[in-house]
Amino acid sequence: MSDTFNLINNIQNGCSRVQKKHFVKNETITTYIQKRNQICIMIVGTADLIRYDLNGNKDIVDKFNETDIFGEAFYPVHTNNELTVIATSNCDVLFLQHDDIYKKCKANCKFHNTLSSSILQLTLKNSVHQNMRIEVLSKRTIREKLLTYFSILSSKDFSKSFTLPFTLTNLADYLSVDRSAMMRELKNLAAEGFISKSGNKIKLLYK
Amino acid sequence: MSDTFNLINNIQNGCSRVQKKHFVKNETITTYIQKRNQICIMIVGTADLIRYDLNGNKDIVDKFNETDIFGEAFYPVHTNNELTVIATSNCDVLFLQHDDIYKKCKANCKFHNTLSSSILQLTLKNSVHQNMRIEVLSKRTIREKLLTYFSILSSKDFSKSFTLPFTLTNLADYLSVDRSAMMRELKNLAAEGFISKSGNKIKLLYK
DNA sequence: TTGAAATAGTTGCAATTGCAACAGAAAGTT
DNA sequence: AACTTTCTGTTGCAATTGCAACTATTTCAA
Repeated sequence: MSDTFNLINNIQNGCSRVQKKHFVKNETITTYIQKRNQICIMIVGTADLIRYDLNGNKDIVDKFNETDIFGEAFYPVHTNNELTVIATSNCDVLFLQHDDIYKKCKANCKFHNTLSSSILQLTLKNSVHQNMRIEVLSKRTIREKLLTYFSILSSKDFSKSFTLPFTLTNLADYLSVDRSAMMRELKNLAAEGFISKSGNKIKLLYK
Repeated sequence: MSDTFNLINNIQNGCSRVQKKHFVKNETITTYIQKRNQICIMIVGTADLIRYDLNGNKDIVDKFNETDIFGEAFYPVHTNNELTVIATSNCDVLFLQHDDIYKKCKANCKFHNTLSSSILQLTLKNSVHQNMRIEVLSKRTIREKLLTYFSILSSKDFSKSFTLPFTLTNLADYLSVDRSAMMRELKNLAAEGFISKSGNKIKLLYK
């Protein structure tokens, strides 16, 4: 964690090519419309990646926190829908072009030497997170999705008890299931003695 | 595509830290058991990432092709299940440790200068692919999963007609749905005039 | 070439899920 | 403090899905 913090400090001591911008809550940070190899790093704050589909429905595709790396460079080019990153709190965000990473501004610029290393580490962290999400989403029932996600949170916290990093409404979005069906399944899991739940604190009761 | 090929050629002219190994079909390439920051790059051949769950059921978690980057560095540490990469054809694979990328073997080693750039590009490509998969998996019905996946394949090929890169059995795995239910839905989509299908060639008939 | 294995295709039925439509609680705003 | 919005919790019902159990076809290997 402090490791990532150091990375970001290094990045911030950067050269002119990298811009840091501030956003207030509800401002648009960036859109993923055309290919331009944009990479963004969240320094402070939180944001949502939103899709408006053809019917105008809003859909939260991803959520970003401090030290998260995002941007259109990570997304397939896509017709039919527009992706927008909206600040959900006041934010500081770094912007860079993929190419900037390797075009050094001057020989042995300390910034550039650490930048590529930092970006790779953040990208790997991102990849680990994506694979976790794929594992959860690829379960076929709501019950399995919940238990898989809970088991990951539990091993992250080294504890059978943990607090969900979401509201229950957002958890349903994250798992891509109907909220009411998820609530029903949470109730069933509690009734059958697999978990206990109070608000968004969960305790695993098995094994 | 030839871009990626160049990257890999650069990597192959590498220094002693990076090993290239050959595997025959059905051999185990690596396992994701403990954290050791291993990164692998598929030079030639194909492989499956397999999970054996507690009941001993085999589950194809991911499929790797030429220029794909994989390894335990991309995966969350996980109790309960063991991930194994098995060659599905004869393979050449590069192995490196994450740390090797930045510990230079000698000053200005040409290999090390291109390595980090190459790895980042491969990792970004991987990330784009993962996000595409998340988008598909997060659709709630089999119909939407199929149409989303087809639309992505269609825009990749710049054509309403394309060949699935899978058998239909593997497609069902990839979409994480029951195979027979998927077949039923494919039949419905054809009956309702959304697609036409012959073997694993699909043609989109709408818009 | 012939048998075995993998893949494709089909269907009935039961279980799960999404949807719609609520009411109450909590949080945020003016 | 009053109002609005978001979140939680619940239920009936219809639609979708998974499961089981087949047969037919294709692919592969001995």
